[in-house]
Amino acid sequence: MTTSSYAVLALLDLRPWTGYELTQQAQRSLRYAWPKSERLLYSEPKKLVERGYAITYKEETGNRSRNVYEITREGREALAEWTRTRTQPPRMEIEALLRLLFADQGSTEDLSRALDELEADIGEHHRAIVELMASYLGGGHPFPQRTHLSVLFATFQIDMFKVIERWIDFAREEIEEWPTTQDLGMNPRTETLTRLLANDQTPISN
Amino acid sequence: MTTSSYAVLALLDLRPWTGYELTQQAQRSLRYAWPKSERLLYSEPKKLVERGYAITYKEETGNRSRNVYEITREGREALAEWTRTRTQPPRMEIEALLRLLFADQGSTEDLSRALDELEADIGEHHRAIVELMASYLGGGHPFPQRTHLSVLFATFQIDMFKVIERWIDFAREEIEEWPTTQDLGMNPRTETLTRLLANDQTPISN
DNA sequence: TGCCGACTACTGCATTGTGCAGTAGACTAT
DNA sequence: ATAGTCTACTGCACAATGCAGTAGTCGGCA
Repeated sequence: MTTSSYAVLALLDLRPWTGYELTQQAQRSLRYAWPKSERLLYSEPKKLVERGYAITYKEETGNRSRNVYEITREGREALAEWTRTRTQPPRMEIEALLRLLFADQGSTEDLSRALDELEADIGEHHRAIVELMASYLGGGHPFPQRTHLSVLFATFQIDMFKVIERWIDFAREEIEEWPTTQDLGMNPRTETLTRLLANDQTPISN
Repeated sequence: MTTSSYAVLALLDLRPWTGYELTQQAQRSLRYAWPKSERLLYSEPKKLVERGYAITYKEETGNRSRNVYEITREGREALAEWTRTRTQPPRMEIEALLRLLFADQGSTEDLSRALDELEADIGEHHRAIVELMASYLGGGHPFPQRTHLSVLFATFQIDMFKVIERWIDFAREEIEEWPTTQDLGMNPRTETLTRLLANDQTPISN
């Protein structure tokens, strides 16, 4: 049982789902906490059935069948145990930052573009979550009794997106001052910034 | 060639490394931008050699040999092309947030513990990066001419860590108000928060 | 009415990436 | 002399991804 298995099991604890519904729901609701591929989300419920944590049956719609999955008592017990285990440390993959770290191997334009791309990706998610919150105000939550959890989670996301967007602006200002991406090293500007960071402070208003 | 291959290739562009040095250096410097397992970091340089992007030779130290890797001209060309490609969208795995999303399936204590764990993990990284900045002030950067890049990256990390730590405090205050993790739904407190978020505002001072 | 395109509902396969165990030499302190 | 830690990897099982492929459903429109 991986964390991904428990994520699917936790969804099944809400209600029974078909395989397809699970992939869609998991991609929508878990994208920012535990992003997993559609392929995996089709495989996980099968493993849960193997372990006795879920049962499955076919639902026929005309000429076609869908697999429905339902959590079992054993599944609920496993889930309860999981909530008592240590969480895994957070992990962030941000390729744009990798490009920054090796920016001296390209041009300032390459780096600018990487930042633009990061901004675009973050901006998309940012807009989506703000719209989602607006829809919750109109009673649009699929599990209304769980709204408080989604909203607390959304607070995290919006804070995060805002801080990234502000950092991108700051980074762009810095980079504009660079004649090239290379060999700037510990110039006065960087030294001031380093001194600030070494005191656990940040140039971005907070 | 995956992004991880290019990450290793970019390290090789700085100087030749042994396999072991690559794993250590990559885990230290790329941990927050592109975290990869030690195992993979041993495999990648071999693939680079296969493709002609690096050469390898054995270095003998007494009774023992190490594999040294060096970038080739073809490798530098491949790297230059990579900097012109689209970056992959960012991706964050934060299991503590997954626990939050399904917190109604456990107790408030379970949720509190998940937040404590997140705080501990983030705090560790936070302290490490602040100390690293202090060491840079003393000239401790392994590639001094690249200090400006590391410092701009560190700005991102510290901003990020601070925002997460502040969110954890906010979340704890919220959770203290909850009689239970379940069925709070859209209560007045949550509604106020949702309204704020739907206007792209946040309860955390910024 | 027949066809197109989008959506539903998956599966198989190649490849990437992780965790862990195992091997073995070097170095350091007691 | 020996234990413990660090250096320096490799093999293997399994987790996870991306992509291609299959096939039924449904709405619109010409």
